[in-house]
Amino acid sequence: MTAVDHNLLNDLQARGLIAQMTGDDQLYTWLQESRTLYCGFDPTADSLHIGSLVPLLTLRRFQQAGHKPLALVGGATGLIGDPSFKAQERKLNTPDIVASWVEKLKAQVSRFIDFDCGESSATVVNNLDWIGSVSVLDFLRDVGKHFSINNMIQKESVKQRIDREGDGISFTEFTYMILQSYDFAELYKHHNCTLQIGGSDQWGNITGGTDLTRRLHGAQVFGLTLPLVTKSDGTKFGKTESGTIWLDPAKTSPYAFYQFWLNSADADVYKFLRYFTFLSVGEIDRIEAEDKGASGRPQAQGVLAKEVTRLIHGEEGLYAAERITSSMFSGELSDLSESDLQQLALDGLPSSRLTKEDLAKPLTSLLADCGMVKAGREVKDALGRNAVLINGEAKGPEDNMKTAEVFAAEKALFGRFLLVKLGKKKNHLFELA
RNA sequence: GCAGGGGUUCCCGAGUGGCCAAAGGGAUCAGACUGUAAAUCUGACGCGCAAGCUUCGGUGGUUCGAAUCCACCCCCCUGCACCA
Repeated sequence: MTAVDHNLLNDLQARGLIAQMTGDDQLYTWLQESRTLYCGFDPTADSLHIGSLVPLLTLRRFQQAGHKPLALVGGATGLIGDPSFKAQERKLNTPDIVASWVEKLKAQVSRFIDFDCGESSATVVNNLDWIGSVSVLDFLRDVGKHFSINNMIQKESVKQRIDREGDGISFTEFTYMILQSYDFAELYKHHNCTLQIGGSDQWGNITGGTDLTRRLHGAQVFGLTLPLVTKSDGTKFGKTESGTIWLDPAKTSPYAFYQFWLNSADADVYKFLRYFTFLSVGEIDRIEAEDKGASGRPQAQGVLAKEVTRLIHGEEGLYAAERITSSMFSGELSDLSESDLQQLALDGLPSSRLTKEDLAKPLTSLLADCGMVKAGREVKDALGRNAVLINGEAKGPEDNMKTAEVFAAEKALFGRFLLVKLGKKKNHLFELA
């Protein structure tokens, strides 16, 4: 059996990963032996995004410390919708869609935890398996009776919805907490699961579960929440203008993923290293100290991008991301071979083929249509500032209507590749058809 | 059902007959400075290369002219009433 790392909670603490926990000291003692814990992920999309990364990685930290993780995919709760700290009632997804998402999340979650490591091997469970078969009357009599509406409406997580002038909260969403509480009680009963972890927005749901388990089974179980990831500038973590950063490489390429982390602000990057990597706290402190002492560009963002990309997309994904990054930001296009250019597109550099019709469009339309920018106006602005480079050559507003000319085969690398750079960070590879 | 309040460009939020593609803030994009950072400053920010075109819940109407006025409709909120 795996040796239990008695220092786990201290490490989590040092990483800033503990927002709240039930039974403070008792949990320390409790975790001196190998325990079973769970964390839930609701299928609200066909992929998880980096918002779920902290709980996911924490599950892994527990497993590495010798505990047994259960990853719960919310096939049932996903049909209801968690109202916690949500401003508005959400629209329901159809059961077949949720079911298909459940399958995707199961596969995704499975990559982070080990299913074959003896006693602490992980298990994936789906709460539809037990909630789906409970009758309404049984549920109301056996579970509902343990919940006091008076207490439920006091929960911070739904308070704003209840007090709200605008949208209120439906009975459906209000019930969510009871379902999640029931999950914990069930997992205790059938898997001897005694700890639930989750984002700090889950506190109300988690304590609901510890209470219910005590009432139904007379057992003490624990809850621990992880901090909400915030950015120093106050904007939402995990979103860029081009959208959410997904874990699915088909939705967010490893290159885009790598770039996301590489662009972390100095004020956030050391915190992110503690949250999102398995580097030791000591190692991270050392990096921080070195960066503080050195002038110029810190090494932290590079380390962060490398570690997290490897964690999510593996060595290959990381290699692809680094390849593209070094080609695109070194500025030396001549270093690239023909096969290099071909590979870049496969590696996830945005790319497209240029047809004759494309060459008839103004640059503004062309670059907007291929997704580089949202509207032609941005291209116009960039052209006016010499911020559009085609194969390294700056283009101006007068070139806007000369698409065929600037994308002429004679100017293309190897007669067919044209690399467009807009601003500092946007690159797109065109291949002449 | 009755009474009252409200629906404005990605978000918040001004605007109550022409000077409105619509203040201000946020977000976002680009430039300068840098380090593919932050802060700051500059520009852009409905669509369009442009001429121009399309917007202020919906549909009609009044008017030379409507986001602004009128009618009807839809949706949301708050009270009150009512019924299973």
